[in-house]
Amino acid sequence: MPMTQAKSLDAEAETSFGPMTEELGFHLRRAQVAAFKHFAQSVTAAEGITPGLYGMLQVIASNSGLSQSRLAEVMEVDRSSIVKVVNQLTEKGLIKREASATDRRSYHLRMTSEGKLALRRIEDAVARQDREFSAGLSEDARRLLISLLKRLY
Amino acid sequence: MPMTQAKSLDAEAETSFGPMTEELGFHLRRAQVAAFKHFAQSVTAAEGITPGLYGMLQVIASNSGLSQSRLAEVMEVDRSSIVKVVNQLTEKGLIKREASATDRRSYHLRMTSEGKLALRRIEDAVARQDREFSAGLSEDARRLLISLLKRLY
DNA sequence: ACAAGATTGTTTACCTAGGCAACAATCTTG
DNA sequence: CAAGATTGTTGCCTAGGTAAACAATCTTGT
Repeated sequence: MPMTQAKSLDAEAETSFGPMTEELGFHLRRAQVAAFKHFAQSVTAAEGITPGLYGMLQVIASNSGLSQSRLAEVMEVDRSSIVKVVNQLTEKGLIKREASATDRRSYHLRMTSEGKLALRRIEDAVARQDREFSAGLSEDARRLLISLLKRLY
Repeated sequence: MPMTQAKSLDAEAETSFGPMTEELGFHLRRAQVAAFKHFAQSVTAAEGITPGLYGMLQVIASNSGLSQSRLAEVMEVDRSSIVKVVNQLTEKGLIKREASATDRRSYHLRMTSEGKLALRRIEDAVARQDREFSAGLSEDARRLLISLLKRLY
């Protein structure tokens, strides 16, 4: 059992969460917060990449040349949010905006060679982090959990 | 199946998410975002209560008289974040700050009678919402998913 | 052909949720 | 009783996201 802040838990009858503990959303939220913190302490601390940025990077890497609008669609966020993200990743030297030959309004997003190199490193860190985070689960349990989660979206 | 934006998915080779699809954190994040949106469209739209506020309400309701500091501990957020939340819930007339007889620095947080009434209504809405959200899962699958999630935190 | 309309990236303003640091008032303890 | 810890609060900051407006540029209906 983790000893996060169990100090005060036996002082006053075990602080209850009420009927929420029956709800899927409650546990989903807690698990996600835990996952985010775990990610932050390893990957974000080491590489300065948040889960959100990592997602963007991977989508750009595996769909080379896509436009910002399309990236926004895939990530299900507003086009205006993409601008900041692309700026950040560009400033880090990981990706570049390449002018489109056929549409002067839009860019093709691509990894830089430096970015490709960095992504390989980050990928490893994320994979390690993910295994660490799910260390309490057997490989079967982990796959089962993933398949159940997929059914929710 | 939801038809969120499947329109463009067959246009250009099915937009890949890369190796992320093997990661638990990725699916956890997506599921949580989906859960949040579902919650927002039903409970938040109807009652003006976000998942975060609902959590606070339930902890206050089932631990009547707890202090703001203790609430912060339980919810694992900073004390200063609690101030805003308590203000919001107080302005909505759902809870009240009650002066402590033994410690003039701190308050006992309690539901108002109006708040208790509202919570019963909100609880129902949340329970309904949660069942709807997990409609794709059998009762067994749902319980299994919850127990797997618990093992992550 | 070309006017009307749609799309792309961008800026600006705004919101939420949270952390961190400082602070006065108030306990607690050596 | 002095020194230290705790409580609630404020102000400032960041991350992430939305919504509306805009100029530049495509696309389309006629």
